[in-house]
This record gives sequence, structure tokens and C-alpha cells, in this order.
Amino acid sequence: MRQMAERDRVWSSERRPKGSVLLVQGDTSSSVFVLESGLVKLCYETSDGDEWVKSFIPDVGLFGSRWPLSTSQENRFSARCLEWSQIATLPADWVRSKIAADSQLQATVARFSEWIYRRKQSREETLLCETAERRYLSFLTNNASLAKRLSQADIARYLGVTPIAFSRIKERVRQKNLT
Amino acid sequence: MRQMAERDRVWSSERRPKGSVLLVQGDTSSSVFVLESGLVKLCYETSDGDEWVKSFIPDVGLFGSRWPLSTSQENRFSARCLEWSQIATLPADWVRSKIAADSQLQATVARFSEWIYRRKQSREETLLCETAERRYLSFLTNNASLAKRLSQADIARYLGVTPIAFSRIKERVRQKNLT
DNA sequence: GCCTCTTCTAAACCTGGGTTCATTCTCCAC
DNA sequence: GTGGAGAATGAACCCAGGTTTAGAAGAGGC
Repeated sequence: MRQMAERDRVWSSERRPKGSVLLVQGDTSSSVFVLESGLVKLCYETSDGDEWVKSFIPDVGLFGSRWPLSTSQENRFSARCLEWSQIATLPADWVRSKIAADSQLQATVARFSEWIYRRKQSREETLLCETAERRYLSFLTNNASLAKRLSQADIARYLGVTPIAFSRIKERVRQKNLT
Repeated sequence: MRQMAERDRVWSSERRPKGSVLLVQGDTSSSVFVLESGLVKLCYETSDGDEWVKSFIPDVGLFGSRWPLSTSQENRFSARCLEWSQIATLPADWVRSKIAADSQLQATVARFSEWIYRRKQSREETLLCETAERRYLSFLTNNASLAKRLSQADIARYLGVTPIAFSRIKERVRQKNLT
């Protein structure tokens, strides 16, 4: 029961509408978010008003603007709901202290860190080595169901091109598949 | 003294010439490398023979093809010396067991993981959001001394363009600075 | 010194993607 | 149903970067 009391005191799980903003790039607020259902995008906003999608988090996931151990800085990216989403918000300090006190949790965090590191590395590789068309094709094969839930503009900004260029790429691929 | 004996048994620190290969993408060998002096590049090799530079490690650093905890897979990238380098090679299994047995070491690894994760994130951001010219300029300001030790081709492949395009970018920047 | 190998730059041409403006499509609200 | 707003596509134009080939400039080796 004391467990439940603490859960209620520090957590707050809310249902948030499509479009609601969870993190704003440049802010110094510090929370860890647990996505329980829905769809969230993490994105960078450039000084000239463009937006580029860092990653999508579908269905369930864990994200925050900074890493648990990291010294306080400003958020490097923004986060916003792309669908109605159920999201729990945890204070970063509280999470940090929980992790510090629990060696088993530390091991879990280490595994999670490694998983996410490998994903980042693979993203780096595709952005550095592959053309937009190839990135599109592998995104489709690896994330077929996710792609259906996303707007063309969001997919485009994830691939690193404008929505118009993305439309052309799709047309090109369509032509190739006909022959 | 027992410490020293083990060090001699499992480590091997060697002086390696420019051009020598430390890691080959696709291999399954598993080592952790400690760069004590010199300069190393980590790079991806694509199926059509192109090479793209993942990162440079100047002077001192730590790298391996996979992460200590990771399950055995093949190397995702290659590594090669760009200058004469002094490099210690440690068996990944041995490193892994050392870390598992030492909670203080675990904390150090966690900090290192976070540091490297933040670097990856910042690289992702530049590759996704910035033009090659902007990437060149910020690389210059942040790595002025390193840039002098690198060939144009290696810088170009790090920025994500061909050496020829890089030469044009430099020319463009030169023109702008004159006015 | 000279010769060779490598690196870097130059020029010409082509393609992919950005930009702008206009048009179609689709989904809702009413 | 109709009207309207946002999303997606189409067309025209420009520029950055890839490709190829050639030439200039360094860096060793002798």
C-alpha cells in the first residue's frame, strides 16, 4: 500500500490528445516519460523553422530529453503526440535516485542504454551512407505498420527530405515496380 | 605483482603503422581497443565500395566494434590507423567479466556510455538537420587541430560528401570570406 | 636534383532534392 | 449533401552534390 501511495504521489499518467506537446527543445524542464499507448514523435527544430524527426515511439516506450545521469542542460529536442496517447510523467530526479539505489535496475538501464545506442548507431549509418530512396525502402520494410499511421510529411522529415521530395521518391519507386 | 602478471597475460599494447587495420566490418572477432597515442578512424563500408567515416579517435580513446554487454554479432564498422599509433588490445570477454565484477567500474562504464550516446545524438542531429557546408564549418571550429591531421578525403567522407564536393564547398566558403 | 605516387583541384555534365505556386484529394463539420 | 481546411501531388525552376576525366600540386624515394 505504501508503494501505491508513492506511485500516486510522484507519477501522473494522463491521456493526451493528438498534437499535445510533451517536450520543448531548449527548455530545462526534466522529466522521464513512459508511453503506455499511442504514438509520439521526437524532433529537432532548426533556427530557420524547419523540423526534422529524430524518431517515432509507437505504442509503448520510454523517453526523456536527457539521460538519467546527465547533468542539467537544456532539452536537445521536442516531443509531441501524433495520436491520442496515454503517458506517465516521472520526475527525472526521482528516477535517478531510484536507479542509484537499485543495482538490478542499474543493470536494466545499462541494457536499455545499449539497445538505444545500437539504434542510434544504425540511424547514423543510414543517414551517412544511404540515399533517401534506400532509407525510404528500408523504413517501409522494417516499419510497415508504423508507416501507415504516419503522415507523408512526418515520414519525409524522418528520412531527411522535404515532403515534396518524398512524394517524388515514392513516384520513382512506383515506376520501378511497374517495370 | 599478480596484477602486473595478469596485465601482461591478457593485454598487448603495440605500435602500429599508418594504414594498419584494427577492425574489419563483418568480422566476428571481438576486442576492445585502447588508443594510447596516434589517430584512428572508424568507418562504414558500403556494398558498392564506398567508405563513410563514422568517427575519428585522436590521441587517446577507447573503442570496440560492439558494446561490452552486447551479444555476439558481426562488427558494424571497420577501424584503421591514420598515423603511427600505440594501441592496447583487450579481449572483450575479459573486459566484460572485469566490469561485471566491479560496481565502481560499472558506474564508469555508465558515464562513458552516456557521454558517447550524447555524441551520437549530436552527430545524428547534424547529419539530419544541417547542410554539408554548415557541417564543415562547425567541424572546423570544434576540431581545428584535428582537421590539420586529416586528409581532405577523410574529412569529406566524415561530412557525408565526396572529396570533390568537399573541395567545392571549401572554395565556396573561401569566396564568401573574401567579401 | 629528378621521377613517381598520391592528393587535391578544375571543368563539364547529370541527377536528386529544395522552393514556389497551383491543383487535386480527403477528411470532417455542418 | 456542401464547404472548407489540411494533406498530398504536379510542374517549373534552381542549386548542391555525384561522376568522370583531366590537370596541378605535394610528398617521398633515389
